[in-house]
Formats: sequence, C-alpha cells, structure tokens
Amino acid sequence: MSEIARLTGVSQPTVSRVLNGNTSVNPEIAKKVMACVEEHNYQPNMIARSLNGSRTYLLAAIVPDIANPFFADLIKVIEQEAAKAGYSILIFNSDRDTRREERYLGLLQQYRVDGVLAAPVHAYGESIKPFFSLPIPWMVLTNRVENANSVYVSHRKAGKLVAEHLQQIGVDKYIFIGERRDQKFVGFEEGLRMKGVDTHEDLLVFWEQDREKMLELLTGYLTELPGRAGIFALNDMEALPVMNALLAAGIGIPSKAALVGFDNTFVSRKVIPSMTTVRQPLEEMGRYAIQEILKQISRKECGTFRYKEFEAELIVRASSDGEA
Amino acid sequence: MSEIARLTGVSQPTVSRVLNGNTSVNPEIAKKVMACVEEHNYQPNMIARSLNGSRTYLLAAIVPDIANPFFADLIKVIEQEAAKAGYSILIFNSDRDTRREERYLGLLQQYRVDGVLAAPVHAYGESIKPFFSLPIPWMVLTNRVENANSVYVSHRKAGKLVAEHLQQIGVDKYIFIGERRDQKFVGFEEGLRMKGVDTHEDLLVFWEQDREKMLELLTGYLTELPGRAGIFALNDMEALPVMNALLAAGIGIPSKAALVGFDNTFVSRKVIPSMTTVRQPLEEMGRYAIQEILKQISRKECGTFRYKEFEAELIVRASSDGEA
DNA sequence: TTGTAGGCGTTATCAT
DNA sequence: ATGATAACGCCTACAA
Repeated sequence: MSEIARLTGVSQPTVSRVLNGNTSVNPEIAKKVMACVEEHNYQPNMIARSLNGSRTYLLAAIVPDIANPFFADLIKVIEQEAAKAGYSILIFNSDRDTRREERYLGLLQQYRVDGVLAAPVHAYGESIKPFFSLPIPWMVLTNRVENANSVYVSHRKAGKLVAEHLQQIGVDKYIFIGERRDQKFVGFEEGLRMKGVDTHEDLLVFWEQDREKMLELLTGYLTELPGRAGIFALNDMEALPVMNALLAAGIGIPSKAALVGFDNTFVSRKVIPSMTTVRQPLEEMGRYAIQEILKQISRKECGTFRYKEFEAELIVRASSDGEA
Repeated sequence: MSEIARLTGVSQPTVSRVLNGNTSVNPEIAKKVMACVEEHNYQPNMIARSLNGSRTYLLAAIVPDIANPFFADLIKVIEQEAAKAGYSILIFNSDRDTRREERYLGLLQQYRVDGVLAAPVHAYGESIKPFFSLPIPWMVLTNRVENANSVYVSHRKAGKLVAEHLQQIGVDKYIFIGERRDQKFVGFEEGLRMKGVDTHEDLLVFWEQDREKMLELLTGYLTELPGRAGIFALNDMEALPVMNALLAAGIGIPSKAALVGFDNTFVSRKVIPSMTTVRQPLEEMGRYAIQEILKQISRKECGTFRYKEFEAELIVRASSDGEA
C-alpha cells in the first residue's frame, strides 16, 4: 500500500481512503491511485485490516461430516450467503469427534472469526455449551440447543407430516426404518395415532446392524403382506437400499409399498422411481443464520439468544404417489 | 498477551517465548505463565501472528461444487490432512462460475493464504492460469493443467480399466452413458478395441437431455437384446437411475446387464445390488497435495511445478460380479 | 482534502 | 534468560 502511495506520489493513508471510499478524496488523485492499484494488481491485506479493525470478515462453520450430503448442501448455502455479505468461511469438520470439535473451538477463537455457525456433534450440543459465553456471535444449526441461538426444523413435526401423507394415500401397514428414539419416529407414531391408526398392531420398526439381514426380513415381510405398506426411512441414504431391494424382489413402488425418505438429497431426486422425501428449507435456514449472525456482529450483541424453527416440507414424488 | 505478562509479572515477549517454546526460558516462569494462560483461557491472536510472521496457516480450497459428493469427500480429506499440519481451510465454492472463481482468487490473496488447492471450473484451468505466476504455492486438483502442479488420475486409463473388466466378465454389447468427448469414453473405446471388440458394432452411447427418454430407450434396447450388456456410466450419480430403471423393467443385474459407475461415492456402496465403480485414491491425493503445498511453503519455492498422476482403482461389486 | 502519528497483537532483534 | 524496541500493513484520529 505504501508502495502504491510512493508510485502515485501521495501518502499511504490517502491510498487507504481511496480504496475504502468512505472519506472524501480528490477525484483526480483517486483515479490515479485506482489506476495504479489495477496496474499492479494490488490486493489489500485483510490480515492487517483485521488486526487493526474490529472485524476479520471470517465466519467459522463446524459440521460433524462434510461428506454427508445434507451438510454439504448446508455449507454450500452458508458459503453462498456469506460471500454475498463479503464474508469468507473457515470450514471445520469435527468428524463426529468431540475432541476435534473442542480443538476447533479454540482455533476459531485464535483466528478471531466474527461469528460461528455450528452443527454440534451431539444433538443437544453439550460439548460446545461452555463456549456460548464467549464474546462471539453464535448460531447453532440443525437442532435446538438450550440457551443458544438455534435454527432448526422439528423432526417430530416432520414425522407427523409423513404419517399424515401415508395415511392419506392409504396403506395397511406402516414401517419405520431407523431407531425408535429418533424424533422422526416419535412424531410418526404420534401422527398415526392421531389419525386413528392402531400403532401397536400396524406400525413396525425395522432396524438391524446387519443391513443385508434387515432388508431380507423386510422384503420377506412385504412379500407375505396381502395389503400395501407405507415405509418411512430415517433419511434418503438409508431409503435407497430399501428401494432397490424392493424393486429387485418385484415389490411394486408405490403400488405395493410406498416409500418416503428424508433430507431431499440429490439421491431422492435421481433415483427411479423418484423418491418422496422431507425437505428442510436449507436456503431459508442458511440465509436466516447468516443474517442473524451479521446482525449480532454489527450490534456487538451476543448474549441474547432465540430459537428459530423452520417448517419441514413434504415433497411428494413417484415413490408414494397414487392410490395403490 | 500483555495482560498475561502483567498478571504474571514478566514482560510480554517472555510470554510469547513461553507459548512458542523455541527459545529457552526459566522453567519456573514458564510454568507460571502457562498456568495463567490456562486459567484465563487465553487464545493467541493468529491474525497478529500472521501479520508479523510470514505465515497465516491458512489454505484456500476452491471447488466447483461442494454439494457434489466427490468434492465433498475430497474436501473432507484435505481438511483433515491440513488440520494435522496445523492448517485451516478457507472454503470457496465457485459454483462452476468463472466470475466467482476469479473473485475468490482475489479474496484468497487478500487473506494471504499460504497455499491454494484448486479444482478449476474448466478442465484445463484456463480461467485460473493467469494466477499461476503469483507468489503463492499452488496445486491443481482432479485434472492435469499445463504448467501447474497437478494431482489427478487419468480418466482415460480409468476408462480402459472398465473396458477390460467388462470384457473379462463377458458381455455382448458395451454401452457408455455420457458424452463421447469424455476422456473416460475415449479410454473405454480404446480399451475395448485393444481387446479386439468391434466398437463400431458393439459399443453404443446413450446420452439425452431428457433422461426419462434416455432410460426408456435404454431399457427398450436391453429388453430386445438377446445377450448381456455391459454398461459404464460417467459417474455413480448417473448410474443410479440406470440401475433402478433396469430393476423396475425386470432386467437382471448383473445377469442380464452389468453396471459400472464412477467415483466410488456412498451411493455406489449403499445401493442394492452394490455397484461396481472406479475409485480415485482421494486420501492419497489429498495427502500428497497437502504435503507438496507444505513443502513449497517451507522452501518458499513456487515457480517449479510437476504433475502427479495417481492410479484409478476398479472396485468390483455385485452389479458386475459373476459370469452372467 | 491531505499528511503525520499512533496503535492493533504478535514475533524478531538487539541489548542487558 | 529476559526486557526494551521495532516491525508487519492497515485504519483512524488529529493536525495542517
């Protein structure tokens, strides 16, 4: 920068003023300076700017697994929204390891990031709670954590949504692929009961360590079943082998079994028949998270918190479309 | 830091020395300082450290699409390897937009990153060529770019690999799903010819804008076909609907049609029957890229370049296993 | 409108 | 072994 100043015969602060454009400068000088900047392809040093000023224009994003398409999609949105506001993203993959999570929490402080977007390893964010008191704007993504800004959708409500859909298209047996403690299951069961389904009789859970065996049991059951089944899998990725096993066993989708996934990943879009799924409004969530963080940054407030729940959306596709 | 110095009654540079541990300090003082650092959870300011020193411990990663599982996997590896070496990753998603790519190239210079890992939007990296002359260690990922450090696998060789595999298990017709100009196709054709296959007669390409129509044509063709087909799709994601369409049409996999994908994404692992695919050695590539960048950083050399080709690996799974 | 001076939090160089 | 001092590149007063 002083180099530019020297070359154009002005003082270094003047160059600074030209580049930032907030104070008034002689237009001629400004033009000359800009020309010189262009010519030498000068790039201001954000590090120095950060050190002096109060902002780094850096946000940290911590996720349990970047390779998971759901988080990959989320990060894509986050990065895009941040870029619009002139922010860059430092990415930290905790790999579902709370020790790494903790290490990263130190690191992002060292880099003096202006804000943090975190999808904690543990659903209730125990591992990162001690850090909420730090003077950095925080935002917890994908689930509700007590005493922290949280952006999420209710998995319970989403489960209910699926229950209603399957009940509406008309099925004789309901099947959940996943764990009973999953909030999606809780909501699913609740929704079914509300519709008058005898969940003791007509709701089954399939979930085995050995997936091959699980699918065998499932296809066996469905083959024997005289009626139609409605299957809800905990996510698209797990719904995929189910779909293929059924197709291979000659069980028609959706005629003999309707199938619903979760997360609206490209898998659910690409697969044939295309798969009904539940979409979390990632774009809206990401946009909200970034805006809220930016607000906190500019107001220098980070003690307050609030919860923001978004609504899950059922996306009906071929795998559960039609009466039977 | 001067706060710590004040509290422990030593000078600020001494605290610095304790924290870095490169110069000798009185062990007692060191202990006292460390205790104070722990107590106040002091985190050194990387920004200041960067400004003064010559390193930021920041690497930039530019990819065309984070949401693409291949790049997501790659970034995961990169981040992991970088973390091991004390480096953090600034992530930039160019979204296959050369203008964004260009903007990011400016940004990463502003942040004075120590090195750049880039997967260019265009296969031959035209858009980023002007930047190779910058005094920053560079590494081009996933394809070979002239006059730049490049880490890649030969798609042509990979195509050949698939050709050999399908020829070996014995199929009557070869089908490629994708574009003819794809190097995978070039290698596929080449490999088949080398095995004595009449590629004019027995190699077909299916590729339509309208995927539904494409799949209809494909299943129609296969149903009529008396023999067995060997299908090679440009990637796992595109192989997925093919697999499902075949299953739904009652075309046995691999008995009636063997199917091979590309990239070894979780899709190929999850699907049933599990899908044969080609794996790029992401871990090795990522590790090599990071190590090479670090070498360049420490040697302050960034003019030299070299190409590093890795070998693709065929992963045979159920979708092409067995004689027929 | 412009230049001079100080400081952001480190590390490095010099004395001591 | 330790403390004072300068420097990194920028921005923000303040003075001219």
